[in-house]
Amino acid sequence: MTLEQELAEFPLTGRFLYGRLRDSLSHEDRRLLENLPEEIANYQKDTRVVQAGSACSRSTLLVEGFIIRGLDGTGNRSALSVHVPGDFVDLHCFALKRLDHNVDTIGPVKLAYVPHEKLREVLRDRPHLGRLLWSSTLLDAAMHRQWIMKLEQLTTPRRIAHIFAELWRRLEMVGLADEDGFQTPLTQVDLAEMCGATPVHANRALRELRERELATFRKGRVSSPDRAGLEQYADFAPDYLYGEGELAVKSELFAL
Amino acid sequence: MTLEQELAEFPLTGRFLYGRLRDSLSHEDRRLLENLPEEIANYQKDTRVVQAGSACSRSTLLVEGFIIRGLDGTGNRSALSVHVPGDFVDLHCFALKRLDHNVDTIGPVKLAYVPHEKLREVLRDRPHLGRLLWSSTLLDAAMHRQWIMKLEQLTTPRRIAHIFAELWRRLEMVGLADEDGFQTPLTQVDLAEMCGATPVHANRALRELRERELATFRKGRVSSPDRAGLEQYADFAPDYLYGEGELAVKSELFAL
DNA sequence: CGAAAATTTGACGACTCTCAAGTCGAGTGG
DNA sequence: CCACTCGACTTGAGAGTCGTCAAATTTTCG
Repeated sequence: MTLEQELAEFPLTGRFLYGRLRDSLSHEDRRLLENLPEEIANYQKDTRVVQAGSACSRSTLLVEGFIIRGLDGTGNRSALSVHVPGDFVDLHCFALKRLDHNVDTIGPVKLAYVPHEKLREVLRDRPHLGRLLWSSTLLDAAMHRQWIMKLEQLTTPRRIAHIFAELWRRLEMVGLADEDGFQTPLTQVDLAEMCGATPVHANRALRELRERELATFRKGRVSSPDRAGLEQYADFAPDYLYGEGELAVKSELFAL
Repeated sequence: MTLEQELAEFPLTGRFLYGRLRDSLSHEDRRLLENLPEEIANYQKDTRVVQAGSACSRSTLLVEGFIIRGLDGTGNRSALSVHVPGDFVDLHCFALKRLDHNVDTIGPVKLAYVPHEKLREVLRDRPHLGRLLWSSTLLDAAMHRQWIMKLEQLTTPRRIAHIFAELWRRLEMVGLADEDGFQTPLTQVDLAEMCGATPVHANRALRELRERELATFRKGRVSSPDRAGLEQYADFAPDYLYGEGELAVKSELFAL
């Protein structure tokens, strides 16, 4: 099914793993998934949706907008991951009593809350769908690992290039990118928090990308005249997103 | 059961989640878990056990010794995580066709290989044990997130202090630490790779820790005269290890 | 328009890297 | 036993990356 068809029938969950493992879901499972949310919520930008350490009895599916998972330090926030529509933001808190980080919006956001009670039913009655949920948390961990590598090996301009390259690909998979870039409510401060850098330095890094003609960042939009160059500069290899390359996701797990 | 009793009965898997979720396992499940490995293997130090990108049909349980998951960069390696006895090192490759990183030994190691075929049986027949396995991959992700925060916020001396503090706690949970420190085959080069720093700088960072009288690193042994001071210096809060504090693991998931 | 937020730039100091050299310890062969 | 070797560790000097502080400019939005 095309993304348009998918979203027409499953407006809340149509982007979940679209372009990846979603293909393995039966129509019945997709229907079931779409009916999991108990509540829809809209938030403005810079709102804390979940507080670190708070107990949680439901998980958050991101329907529209962008979200950052982060931790408050002394003065500055540190960003752990960024999420795009279709991501199951805090699915792991289903298994872990409390969340070890905050969930903050960056821009207007539409969320769907899935009660853990219903997830338990899914695990019990729909093993295939349950395994898909597990896989999505593993994809999250794979992105964490890439982020670690990025922080260990790259300078700030390259880190930002990597963030742009990754977001571009991820948004593309859920139909939210276009030919020469993508829209995002990220600010330079957010980028700095993701890089472990100061806003001042993030700004200079962006200038570097601009001068190299690899990417521009203006008015909530990332544009690049040279996507291949951007990805090469960032040492970006999209395998870890498990899209449809060499590292495609194993069908074995779902062959039960 | 004490750790000694556990290891007497389950020599391969007795440390798996010991001091954490292991309590929730029935004796029968522990028995089953112990019988999962198809093969035991011993390796010398600095051996590549799994190559990034290679297909895998079994997962690796670390029985004795230390392992690093990492990626080869241009010239230098970048370390993503370190593992201690009892860790299911690459359980996630059960669900993802290929591994996105290498698995390298650092010192002599004893491994137990669990074929994915048997894991599929567990998922089918032992949902409780299956969920425990899922949880262990989520704990891994939680450690990744803490590592990201550490890289974004701390200087190299504090990063190393954080590594020491975390390893100390993790080894303690599986009975491999003592009053004033722990043994480890880690070298200064390994520490540097974990910090995203050069070996030279890691060395100076260790001197800093020594001069502050927070920790010493000699002859494969980490010692500290002031554990509380070390943890405070590293801004280390062990909640994310989900040991037995405020963030204890939810029993809900296991209440099916 | 005016206020607030976001972005941009400069100067200086701190942290970290690179290159180079030197020390220490465990094992090896004479 | 001693000289030798190798790997791990240690130290110094200069350069590059990044942070801090301060201020100016631009954009957003009521």
